[in-house]
Amino acid sequence: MKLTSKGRYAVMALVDLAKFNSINPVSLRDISLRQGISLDYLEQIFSKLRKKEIVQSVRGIQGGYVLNKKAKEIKLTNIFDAVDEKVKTVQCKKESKKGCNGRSSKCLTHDLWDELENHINNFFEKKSLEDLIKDNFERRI
Amino acid sequence: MKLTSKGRYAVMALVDLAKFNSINPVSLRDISLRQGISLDYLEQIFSKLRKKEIVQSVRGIQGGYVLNKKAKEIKLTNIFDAVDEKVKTVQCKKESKKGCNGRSSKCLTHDLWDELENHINNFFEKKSLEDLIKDNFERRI
DNA sequence: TATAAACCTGACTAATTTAGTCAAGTATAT
DNA sequence: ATATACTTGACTAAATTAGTCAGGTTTATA
Repeated sequence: MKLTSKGRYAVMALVDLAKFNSINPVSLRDISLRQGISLDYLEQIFSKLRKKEIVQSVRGIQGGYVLNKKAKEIKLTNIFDAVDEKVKTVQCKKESKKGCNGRSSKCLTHDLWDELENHINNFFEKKSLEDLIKDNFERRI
Repeated sequence: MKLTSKGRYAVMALVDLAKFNSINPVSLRDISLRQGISLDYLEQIFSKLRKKEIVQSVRGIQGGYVLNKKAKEIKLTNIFDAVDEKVKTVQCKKESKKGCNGRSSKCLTHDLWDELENHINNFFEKKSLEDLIKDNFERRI
């Protein structure tokens, strides 16, 4: 089980954005330089974040991105959802429902994966961008 | 983030094994048939489980595998560890330690991934094979 | 109004990982 | 003896990931 770097980058970039979020939008070029993430890759990521209304774009010179909600209202779960980073534990859900009704011997562990998914998603739902910035700030004191 | 099928199969196979664990060892052939997992693949998996002393092998006719500990003492974390299924969240640990000392701007989210790993591993450490069998049994009542 | 900064999009690709298969054994109960 | 079942290592096809690349469009400002 691993987290993909698309998800990690999305979170890193948003923390960076939130930190530098003032009146002016933050350009991807700046985030790219500060975080060491390829500009082209960031563009892919922010395209998805924009579609999910997590950020807003400002075009033209001096343009960039701004948060579209308060940092407190942006949860990890929203970010991961936007970039298609999701917890996949069990196959049988999509496949033949006949094979897996929760009682078949094929799914001895079905409930376990459900429980695991819930456990992880619970973590993502509680954690907001604001929490991350706060943690980051407190560590520096 | 996804769980690989090697990890899933390992857990499924061990639940199966634990259920049919009597005086006689359980052959991989039987598990293969009951759980629909390729025999060759199961062999790879059980080779690893044996090396970590989770199961014991019995060779020859009427051979197979038996649990090497009580189901209560086998935690998910042991199983996943044996088959190299692990939670990987952040890269910077292995790489240049210079780049990531917890204060560099590259690791704005370092603590987050640590926290996530702990959260998930905590789940794995609590859950034993016995829990899984019990859940499975109770659901059938 | 020319221009450069910065967003926007889709197609492409190399590297890695996964999920097995295959082949050639060895050990042992009957 | 021999069939059953464990044991090991090498190999491979498919999928996924982590980007790159090329070609746009928009707009502030000089």
